[in-house]
Amino acid sequence: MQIDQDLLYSWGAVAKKYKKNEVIFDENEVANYYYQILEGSVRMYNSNEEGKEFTQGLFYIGDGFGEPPLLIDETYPSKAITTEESTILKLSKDKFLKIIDEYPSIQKYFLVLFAKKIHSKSKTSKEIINQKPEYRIIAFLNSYKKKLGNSSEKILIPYTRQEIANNTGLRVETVIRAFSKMNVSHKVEIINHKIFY
Amino acid sequence: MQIDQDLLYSWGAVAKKYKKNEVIFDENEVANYYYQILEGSVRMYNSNEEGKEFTQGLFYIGDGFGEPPLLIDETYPSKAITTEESTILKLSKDKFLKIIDEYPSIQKYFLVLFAKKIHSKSKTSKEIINQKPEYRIIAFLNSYKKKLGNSSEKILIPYTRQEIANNTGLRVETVIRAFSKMNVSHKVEIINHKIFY
DNA sequence: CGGTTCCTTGAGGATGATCAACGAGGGTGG
DNA sequence: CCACCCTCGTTGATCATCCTCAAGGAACCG
Repeated sequence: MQIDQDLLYSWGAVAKKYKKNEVIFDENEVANYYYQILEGSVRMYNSNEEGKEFTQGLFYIGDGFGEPPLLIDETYPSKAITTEESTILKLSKDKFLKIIDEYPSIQKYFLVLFAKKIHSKSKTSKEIINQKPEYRIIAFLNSYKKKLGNSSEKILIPYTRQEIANNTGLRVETVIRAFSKMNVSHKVEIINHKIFY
Repeated sequence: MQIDQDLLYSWGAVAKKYKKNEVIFDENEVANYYYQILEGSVRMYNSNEEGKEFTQGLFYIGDGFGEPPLLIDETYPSKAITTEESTILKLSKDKFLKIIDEYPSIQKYFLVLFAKKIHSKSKTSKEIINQKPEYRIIAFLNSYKKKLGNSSEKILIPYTRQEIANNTGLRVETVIRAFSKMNVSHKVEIINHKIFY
């Protein structure tokens, strides 16, 4: 699920190494490159004056990110940073647009990918409006579980409470208190601080 | 900015009349048709148990809507109703997918359209997280003004306070009180209950 | 003129945000 | 091996703010 690496290289893409927490692009920056992760992971997010953050997307090996602005001459709506040491392929905007135009299967791939993004963003806003913290958190957990695809069994949630807060627009303390309640009501299981859902 | 009507008809699209406030499709329904508005307007929204609503999108003459789920075999994330008497073209899912595949220019059109939707949804969630009512409202007003494209002059906002509330995830009273303050601080002008921004 | 729909205001309450403080665990360098 | 410093999780108290509920007024339309 990505553009073939050799193809990217043949069009002039360059791999670049990033340290942990390095900024790849900033909010309101003009979009000039297509990015695809070779190694590591990336977080796109917004933050406001009070330091509250909202995660717009998390990307892992093989994922591309930051494409939409390339197609519409817009600036990035969010900031992107690495969450660990990473290697990322960079391809210039005009080459990316040419690839899109020359390879129908790739264009189709992005069309489907975008459809998924729209769908998931719609669901996210829907849940966030539904303000009750517990709803928001469960929606986040569900979307994580859905991405994994499998199982109705309880799984370990690999996020810190702060990360969950950033994904749901809540504060850490609120997330912690919500989890305590959800533990009592058996909606999640907390074993040694680890969350199972 | 739409699929040519004659083309749609030639592929078997059918025009259907809807009364005001008629449901076109409901949340979680399986997506079977592509819709394009010939006349009237449509609102997509979610509502929760307490009756609070959140508008996901407003669509007018010429706009298509409800496409993303068609491409990814998903159900609709929101409900769609007409906001006035409307005539809407309906084309079956498989025909729509064939059109996408057979006309590269149409596929490209949707790719760009989707990119815009992703961009605007990203901006929306960003503003909503930023919870201050005033921020959310101004973000909504800005996005409306941007759609019109023109002018830095003050324009009349053609939405009721309830509609603005539904678009921002706030309550009517909160919207009203926020506008009062914004009136005092000259961020908007309110003349005879009408809002100018 | 009567009936909607929309707007407005006040009072009170619920709840998430804030602020402050602390404990536990892991890793690092001396 | 120990001291120190991170990051992460936790708890309690207080606060600010938006929501709720209730009621009434204004505007518009047939």
